[in-house]
Order: sequence, then C-alpha cells, then structure tokens
Amino acid sequence: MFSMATIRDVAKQAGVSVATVSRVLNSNGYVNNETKKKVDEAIQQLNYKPNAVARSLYKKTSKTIGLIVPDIGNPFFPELARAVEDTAHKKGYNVFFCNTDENAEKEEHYLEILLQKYVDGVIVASNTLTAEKVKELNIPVVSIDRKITAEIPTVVVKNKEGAQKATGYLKEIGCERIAHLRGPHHIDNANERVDGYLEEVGNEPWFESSYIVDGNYVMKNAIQATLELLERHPEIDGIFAANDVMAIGAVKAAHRFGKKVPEELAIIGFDGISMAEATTPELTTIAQPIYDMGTAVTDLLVKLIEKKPVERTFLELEVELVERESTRKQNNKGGR
Amino acid sequence: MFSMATIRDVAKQAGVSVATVSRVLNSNGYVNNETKKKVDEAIQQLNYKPNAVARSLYKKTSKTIGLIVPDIGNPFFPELARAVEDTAHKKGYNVFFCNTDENAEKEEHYLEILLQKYVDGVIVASNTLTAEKVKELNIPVVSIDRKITAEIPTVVVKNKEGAQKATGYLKEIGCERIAHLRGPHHIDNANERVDGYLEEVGNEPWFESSYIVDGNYVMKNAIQATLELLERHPEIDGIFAANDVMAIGAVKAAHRFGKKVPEELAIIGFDGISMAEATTPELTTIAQPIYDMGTAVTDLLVKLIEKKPVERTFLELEVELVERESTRKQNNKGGR
DNA sequence: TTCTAATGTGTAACCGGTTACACACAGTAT
DNA sequence: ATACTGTGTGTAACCGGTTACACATTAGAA
Repeated sequence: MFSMATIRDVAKQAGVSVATVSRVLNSNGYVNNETKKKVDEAIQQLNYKPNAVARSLYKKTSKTIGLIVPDIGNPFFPELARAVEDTAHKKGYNVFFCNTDENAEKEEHYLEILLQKYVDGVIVASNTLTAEKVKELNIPVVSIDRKITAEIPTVVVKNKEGAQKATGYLKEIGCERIAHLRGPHHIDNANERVDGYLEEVGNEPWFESSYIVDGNYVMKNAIQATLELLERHPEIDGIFAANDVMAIGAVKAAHRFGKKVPEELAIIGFDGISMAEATTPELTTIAQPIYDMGTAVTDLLVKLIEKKPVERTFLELEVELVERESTRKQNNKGGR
Repeated sequence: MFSMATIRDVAKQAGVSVATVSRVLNSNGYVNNETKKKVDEAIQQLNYKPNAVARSLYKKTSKTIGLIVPDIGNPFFPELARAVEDTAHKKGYNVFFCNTDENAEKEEHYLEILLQKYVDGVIVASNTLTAEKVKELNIPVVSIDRKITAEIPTVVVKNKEGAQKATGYLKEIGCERIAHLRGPHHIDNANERVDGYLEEVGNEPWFESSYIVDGNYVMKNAIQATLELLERHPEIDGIFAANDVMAIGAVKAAHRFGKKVPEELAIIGFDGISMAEATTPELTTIAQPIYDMGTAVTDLLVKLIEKKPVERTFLELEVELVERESTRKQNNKGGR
C-alpha cells in the first residue's frame, strides 16, 4: 500500500516551499516561470493530486451541494437529478444525493449530515421542510417543484395555467363532462392544478364537485379511483389527471372499464415524463420543462452560494401542451 | 452571520480539554460520568455539530462513496440508485452521484474528483473502465450490471440463463418463429443474452441469423429495427427484446405494423423496470432484482472499505419471469 | 542617487477535528 | 513500603492544504 503524494512532497521534489506550490496550483500570487516549470514537473513525476478535503477545511467550502428528493424512483426526479448533476458539474460542484420519502425526520437527518459535510448549498424537493429549519442551516437552500415559503428561493412551473390549458384543451376537442384526478391535498402544486381545472369548468352547468376525485400521484391508486369515478359518472368523456403516472393509471382503468381512449374518453396528464411515451395510446400531457427546471435551480443555487447577483428568486417556468394519442378531436357528439 | 461552534468552543464552555470532548463525542477512552455530563451540556448549549471535513482529513476516510452510472434517466438506474443510497445511508455513508453517458473521459474525470474528495469507494456501471485505471485509484471499486474484469468485484444477474428462460417461455406458449432484438455489441450483458437466445433456438430448423437484429437499448431505434424485422420476416410470432425499453418499442412497432400483441405476436423484455407496467398491454419480462442488486453491491463495497471478510466478490443474482399481458398461450396455431 | 513599486519566495499559523503520549491519582497486589 | 494496574485528563502534534506576513531583489521614477 502506498500513500498519496502531498504538497510538501511536491515542494521538496521541486526544491521550493509549499506556498510556491500552492501558488502554482491555484495560479495566484507571483511565480517565476522557471519555478513554475519545476513545480509542474514535480507534480507530474509524483502524480500529485491536491487533497480536496484539506482545502475544504481551510476554505470553508466543499464545492459540493446536496440534492434532496422524495424518491428518485418517482419518474419525475431522474430527469431533474440529471439536470442538477450536469449543471453542478459544469460549475465545479459535486452532488450528494438523498431520498427522504417525504419523511420529515429523514429529511432533517440528511440536512444535518450535509451540513456536517460542509455542503455549500442544498436543492430540496420537499413539503415537510419549514422556513425556520432552513434558516438554521445558514447555507443557501433552494426549493424545486414545490414552494415552501416566500423566503426560500424557488423554481416551479405555472401549475394553474397548465391545468387550465389541459382542461381547456379537453373542452376544445369536444369533451362535455370533464373530471379531474387530483393530487394530494398537502401538496401545493396539486391544489394549484385543481384551481386551474375549476377555473375552466367550475362554472359549467354540469359541474359538480364529485367530478373531482382524490389521487395520490401513484398509479395503483389512480386506477382504483378512476374505476370508481367511471362507475359513478359513466357520462364523463374527458379526464385531466394531475400527473402523468395517474393519467397512465386512468388509461388502464378506462381499458378495463371498456371505455375506448381516446374515442370515448380523452385523457390528459401533467408532467411530461418519458414514461408517457411508453403507453399505448401515447399520453397527451402538459409537459414541464423538467431538465430546464433542474438547470435553473442549480444555476440559482450556485449564484447564491457564490454571492453573485440574482435577478429573481422565484422562477415560474412555462408548461407546454404535448398532443399525443390519448386525446383526439371528438366529432361523434354534437360538439358546440 | 455567525460561525459554527468548534470543539474548542465546547471544551472552553465545559471547562475541559478538546481531547475530553473528542472522547465524549466518540465514546472512546475513559471519561468520568460527571465530566461527560458537563460536555454534553456544553454541546447542547452551543448546538455543536462536529465538522466531518476536519475529521475526514485526519482519519483519511470520508464516509462517502461515489456512484457512477451512464445516465440516471435510463429507467434501470433510478431504482438501482435508490437501493445504493438507502443501503449506504444505513451504513453511515453518503453517496456522490455522477452521470458519465458512457463517456470514458467524463468517467475518468469524475473518478479523479472523487479521489480528491477522499471517497472511500466507488460503485460503477461502466464498460469503458479498465482494470489498470481501477488499480491506480487505490480504493475499493465494485462494478454493477456489467463485468469489467475478473479482478474487480462485480454484481450482475444471470443474463444467459434469463435469456434462455425468456426464449424458452416463448417456445412454451407456442411461438414458432422467435426473433431477438439484441443490445449493443460492446456491452457484455447484451452478448450473454444473445447466447441464451441462441442456446434455445440456434439449432431450430427454421433459425437463421437474420432473426437477430441490432438494437442499442433505446426505444426509438428499437421501433425502427422491429418494423424492418417484421417487414423482412412477417412470419415471426415472438420477439425477445434484450431490454424492456426495446420491448416497449417493439410493442409500438407491432401496433403500427398491424400485428396484434399478444395474439399474433408475443413480446418479452428483460430488466423489469417499472415502465413495463405502464404499457398496454403490460409487458412480460425477465425481471432483474434491481433493488437487491443495489443492496448487494453496496454491502459488498462497504465490506471491502471496512476490510471485513467477504465471501465472494462475484455475485450472479437470479432473474425471474414475470408474466403479464404481452405474451399469452397461443392455441390458434397447431402448437407442438 | 534614493525612494517606491512590482516581483518572487519562504515561514509559520490556521482550518477543526483525532490521538499519541505524558502525567496524576486511586486501588490492589507483593 | 513498593510496584503495578486501571481510570481520568491535558498538551501538542498531526492530517494537507491556504495564506498573512516578512523579506529579498530588481526595475523604474524622482
């Protein structure tokens, strides 16, 4: 077993002081060209790699950020994580990766560890985190996908607008009874999507609150909920699901129920995850710019870490309607 | 702005030396109970959290591992990553998370950074890494999903056996012309799956090599390849795709081609990703125990890091046939 | 010629933990 | 009484970088 070369080894080898080696490494301060050459040679010969931990200790910065998500298995997050990691890497940061399962204790525990490891900042997708806790951390924290409080910089999408777009689109293609498969009550974006839906159909003569059914953003539950919905309201011809995973569940339920998608029942999702392209029929959805969101939060966080000026700390990105096969113009009924 | 309390602050507050505080923190050495109480109080009062970076520097271990995958967006990896993170966390390790896009330079770059950050070990899913490079690192490295060389501890599944199972199953349910949509030639597991396929049908009178078509583990390409395959061999009634993503592509292609799945064409995948449950029909597949694989590599790595005894350094996990809707007994033809 | 500024380099303290070693004291064995 | 062992605590070196400060030399300005 052999041990890594240190800066003192390099200094000795090059016949200079450690300060000089450090200056060469970081290209700051004055260094004679000849000296630099000697040092570079020594570095080469010893295959010297500076020790980031030692540097962190003195500089009180680790060039590391934490990424806290509920569950990387949730298909929304891999793409987000990818964007975060790509962007962080581009800016010279590494990312620590944590899954909390929306569990407040686990989250707090992770934050503590991250703090002890000197992370420079944290990106968090959470609805359990409170503003006080964040303040205690004393490092920049940004929130993605969910807004926690006004004080915490946040990147989200225009949920309400997207929901309106989705519901409006169903109306446009001729749906006359549109249900909504909503997300969890404790999640902000779910409530906003309900708002958007209501904005579009809340005043329709046919509307009643039983057209909104509870879902929890997972497939299995959505299948059951949709089955019950169709049982109760066989007249519905359009469903806006608050996320793609539930929309896929709704497609499956419709299939089991014997309703043809899109001919008899149009289904639209929200998110734009890649899984939505795997289904038959492929899912129409309100696509979030997931990768861009990841890039945006990371950019924001790094600016906060490096104390660079930030224009806005609340970014609301646009969503986009992606028309695929699960919805289609319906001319069979006497549309308006 | 205020700064974190250090061990010296705690020592002063408690009226003891730093050594004693350290002993209390790590519960080693002798500490009088009264003294311990005083120290604990001081820790409480100052809200002291030990600095992991300083500890790392002295101990030459960071309680951190690196996880290198080609692309977390690839649906195989989120579940794996989840398992790795869960297990690592349980054992007191954090995980740095890196995407290489199968790019050797990027990979090498990441390894260098991880090394500088003092990671204690690395889990890698790669086919660009060489044994020499690993040896240079001087820290434990384990390989997941792909075997690199015999020297590097590895966790994989029984690819050949799984492929035989898949192909055999298609025969069993009555398929008489079975094609294989293979993975990239440079990836080991793809070749093993071809071997398994050949084992089952290579000697059939009908077999010819044009029943094996190239895919690259991505959907779009698989759709095109399947379309061409069906054009060339309209007689095929079964396809074994080397991964689920391609199998989903094959289902789509069949749909476009006008072949009914599973009635006219049975399709089976490999991997057992959750996306395979999103499709209609839901995909029959050879499921890898992805989560278990993640648990197993992480366990293995941690044992190597902590120099605990390891029974075997090459684990080949079992795969399992999961029957779903994309295959079904075919009685319409005069089966054997 | 003298003063000042720019260039170049080294010494040692520092970041915040851990631990080898020294030392003191009590209890027990010889 | 002496030696030895177990308990309890402090001092200071150490991990491997960074940098404040001191100091020397040279070039250019006055």
